[in-house]
Amino acid sequence: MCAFTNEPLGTKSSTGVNPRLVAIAGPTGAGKSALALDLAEEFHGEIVNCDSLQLYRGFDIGTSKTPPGARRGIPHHLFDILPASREFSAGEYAKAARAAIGEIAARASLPIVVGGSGFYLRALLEGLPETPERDAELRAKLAQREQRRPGSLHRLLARLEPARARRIHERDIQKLIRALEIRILMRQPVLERSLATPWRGYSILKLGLDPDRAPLYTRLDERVRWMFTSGIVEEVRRLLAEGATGGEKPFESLGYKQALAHVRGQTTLEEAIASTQLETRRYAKRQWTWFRRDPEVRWLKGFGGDAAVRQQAFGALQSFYKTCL
RNA sequence: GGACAGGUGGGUGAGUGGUUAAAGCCAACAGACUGUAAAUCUGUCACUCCUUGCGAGUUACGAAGGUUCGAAUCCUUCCCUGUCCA
Repeated sequence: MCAFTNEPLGTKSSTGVNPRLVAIAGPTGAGKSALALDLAEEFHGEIVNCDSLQLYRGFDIGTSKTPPGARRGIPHHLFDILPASREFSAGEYAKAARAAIGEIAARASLPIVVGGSGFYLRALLEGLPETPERDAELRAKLAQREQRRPGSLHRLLARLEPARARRIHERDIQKLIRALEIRILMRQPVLERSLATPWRGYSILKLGLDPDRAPLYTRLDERVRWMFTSGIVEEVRRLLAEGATGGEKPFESLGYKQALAHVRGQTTLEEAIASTQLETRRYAKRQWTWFRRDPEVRWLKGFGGDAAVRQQAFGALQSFYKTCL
């Protein structure tokens, strides 16, 4: 067994050879974490979370976070770094992830980015334009304007930035507000792409897990039922007891939303389970839609835990190492 | 056995003679997404064909008949379901 190292081969002065980075994408429940652990063991890797909810402390069962006891000694980064009350953004995530990846590569380990948050992954790997942070006051004003005159936000954006307006539906208020916020705060149109800050310096291999839909859905249904019989409700009670109001961001997520409603007596347990199962399936579909569009993803047919998939992934990594020499 | 109520597209549920291939909702399927992203939003949704058009044809509202220029809608019989009375 050869010892893989992420050290650029040759001397430091040799023509820049980039450190490598592996990303594992795919729908929820496809076995990304399992595959990541296997790859990390084999290729001396460290895992970097790219899941918008596993960032949160105390949200463990409903996010299917790998428990510390099951991490096989592999370092895990960007898990449990946020309290429930902390709002986050793709931009902040990218910054944090790049820092973590830099450190991992510096010690010649292989960063393995794992997660289903496509937008976060793109922010990390491709960069986001440099735009202003959110401005609560302005957002409130825009929201009010829309409420008073429905459709007005889209009309306004169409006037200020027609190209952008064409890509956002007039009813997608969330995105319209963000686009207008940027335009107003920057006082100039955001040029397509030109402001993105590309991330250079890494050779990237993107793997995508693509299990058959029916077995994935069966597995998701089982996983959701397991969550509800194994403590997500208690987890929510504990978070509330520790001071959470239930209005925090992660409480809007799959499973937690339903568990909260159940804790508050608004739904039965079975209703909560059924609703979570349904929405989880739809979420998986949206993830597929997102990742399928990425031509760089190298798809592996099956679950991350399948022996055949693991072999394919190993093979992909081996040739990745060779071609990057 | 009797009295009511009802049987509509994958589900639910409107429609009670013509602009109804049949509202709405749900599911399903497809998609968008430049800082809330497990979020937010959109499209399609009987079948076939083409000149892809607010196009043509076929099939469809339990079944079979009937009335009518025209029926998911009215009539008859039958089948089935629910509630109540025996």
